[in-house]
Amino acid sequence: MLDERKLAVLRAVVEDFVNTNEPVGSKALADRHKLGVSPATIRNDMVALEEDGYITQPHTSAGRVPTDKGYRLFVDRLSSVKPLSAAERRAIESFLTGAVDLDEIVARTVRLLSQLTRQVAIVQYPSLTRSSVQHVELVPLGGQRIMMVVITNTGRVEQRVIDGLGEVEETAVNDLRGMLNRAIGGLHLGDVPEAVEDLPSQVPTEDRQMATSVLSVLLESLVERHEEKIVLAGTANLAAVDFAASLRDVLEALEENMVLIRLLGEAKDPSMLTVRIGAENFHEGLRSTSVVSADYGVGNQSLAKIGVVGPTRMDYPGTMGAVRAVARYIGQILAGQ
Amino acid sequence: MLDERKLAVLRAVVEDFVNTNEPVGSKALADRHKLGVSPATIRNDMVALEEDGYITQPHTSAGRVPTDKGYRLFVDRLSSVKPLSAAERRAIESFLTGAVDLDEIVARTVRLLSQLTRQVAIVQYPSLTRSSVQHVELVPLGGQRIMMVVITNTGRVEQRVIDGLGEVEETAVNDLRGMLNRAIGGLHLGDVPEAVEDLPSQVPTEDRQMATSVLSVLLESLVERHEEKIVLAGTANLAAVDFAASLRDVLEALEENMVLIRLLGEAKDPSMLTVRIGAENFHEGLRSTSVVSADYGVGNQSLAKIGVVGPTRMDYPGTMGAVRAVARYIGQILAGQ
DNA sequence: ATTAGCACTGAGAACCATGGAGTGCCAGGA
DNA sequence: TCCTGGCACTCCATGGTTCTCAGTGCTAAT
Repeated sequence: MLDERKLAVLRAVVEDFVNTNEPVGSKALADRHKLGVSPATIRNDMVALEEDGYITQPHTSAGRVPTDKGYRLFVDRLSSVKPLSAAERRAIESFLTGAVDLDEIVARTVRLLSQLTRQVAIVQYPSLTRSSVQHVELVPLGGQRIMMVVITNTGRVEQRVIDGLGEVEETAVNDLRGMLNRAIGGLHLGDVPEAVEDLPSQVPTEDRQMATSVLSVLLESLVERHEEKIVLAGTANLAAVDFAASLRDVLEALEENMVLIRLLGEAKDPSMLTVRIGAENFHEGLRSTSVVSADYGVGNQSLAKIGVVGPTRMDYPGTMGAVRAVARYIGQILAGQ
Repeated sequence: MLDERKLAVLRAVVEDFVNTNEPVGSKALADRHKLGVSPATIRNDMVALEEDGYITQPHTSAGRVPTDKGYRLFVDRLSSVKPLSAAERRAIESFLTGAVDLDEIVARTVRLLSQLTRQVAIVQYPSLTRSSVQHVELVPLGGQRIMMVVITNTGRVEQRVIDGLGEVEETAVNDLRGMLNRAIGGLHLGDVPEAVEDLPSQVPTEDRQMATSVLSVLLESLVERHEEKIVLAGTANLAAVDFAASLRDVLEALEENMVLIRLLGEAKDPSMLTVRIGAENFHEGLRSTSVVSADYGVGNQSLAKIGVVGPTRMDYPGTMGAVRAVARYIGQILAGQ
């Protein structure tokens, strides 16, 4: 069905179209690539490729353009991830060293990735559900309120104000803090609910209401609240592209956190690259975009994802190389922290 | 120089141009507004307005368009802030209630503002420099490291990891924590440096290195680090506008945090509205945009700013109304927290 | 001071002709 | 059987021309 040469032609079509953004014809192909055959032969191959749905013509007397299916084949079988240049590697190093806290690591990473790929970069904060409790702090705010701060081993901090407790006793808060940390310090977040189950019964009755309030907020903030924090950068790069769907739709989609989360997809193993092309994205406004994403994490434990959004007409090998490199690097940084 | 009627004409030109996005001619003005004079008279007035630089013609046989100077006059003397409709007020209430922490308040505010104005909204986190220390927490991370968490009375949390301390003694950390909180708890951040100046001398010599490291990180994070956190939303609304400067330039400018900070400008009194029109913005890429900003805060203490960025051709009265209302409301929410 | 009338201007739409890149197909050659 | 040169055909993009029309500035009359 698809012999070697037809695949070579498809690869050439994709590469040229990505470069020039213009439908590519048989003559141009014969000139720019050494395929060893004449334009007429290439034309015949193109007809076959078109019949199989890998390429298409915008109109009769124009060159060919890859379809989503064509890009898919290209990514799966005709290209390999392109390693970063030495200069790019150095850029990563200098960009990410010297970040003081998690917020800054994430902020720098997303900018770095958008600059490397010249596209829109997405970075998800390390997931809470996979990390463990480093420390729980309870701070009386005066009046009837307490601020709870949970610190995880990935450096992430969750804060919450708990209100309407009745009068708050300093010593009671201290006791509760101690109990809490003994009960759940070092524990995986997923194991927290079970571990705190019978804590209230160990608290003096007069403080029990406070304890249950604190615990319910704790559980809510750590376990039930699965929405993840996400940042993106490089939207300016979209302006250069002319989308089939309107630019507005794309920007709108990118502002929806839920869309971004689904876009990055389910977590797998660190450094696994996922490519979703055109209509493979569920979202209307993203029909003419592709998403390259990867997990990052410490060791072989995946903490979250990063990704890049661009036109389907993108440099897949280069983008995949950048995403993979940055994912690995952020994993190292987090491990060292 | 500029009599009543000329001003009325200018107002009509601005309003019509904002509505239609097309140069407005004398006939159209006479039709749509009851100015009580004929098109010919309006033409004469327009010539005067053009000579004074308030309006201009894209080309000879076209209608008139307001200049930056024209918008400026319109904002200063010809329009008043438009109060929100009842429906909009209700929208604000329902949008902002139920936010659990500062991050969420800010995130919801910025989305609300962008939806109300259909433009790009900017919200600055409450400034650290004006708030006071609620509590300092030190958490030994094992090994040679400590995590420091500073909680302020505006609900903001700053975290930092301190490394390379030599072996960390649990009790020494506890002592230091106690001293720190006694020394600076409740203090204005600006007063912290002075208050901690002679703390190291009160620490046993064997822990003094740790104490100085912690203090230097504390000072750095609170006082020296003036860059503020900023979020924005509604960039999709820019796609609908056609900018003189390229859309790309605008998006690029909006991704620069430093630009945004300067854009919002110096803090004044809460609820003071500032409008910066076109070239009044220092930034190249923002020559064809206007910024409406306001302070928000608790009582008459300004904590930070919010703002809206849109084309110079914007609905100033409506935008100003929305910005002012949201600024007031976020102040109330923060006061209640 | 205002207005009706009028000639003038220039952008943009509509229309048309032309050039050229690219195609499909066929017949001849390895 | 596969490849290639040749050829007629297609249709988009380009550029020139014309036409329309909203809007102007000016002048003379009210």
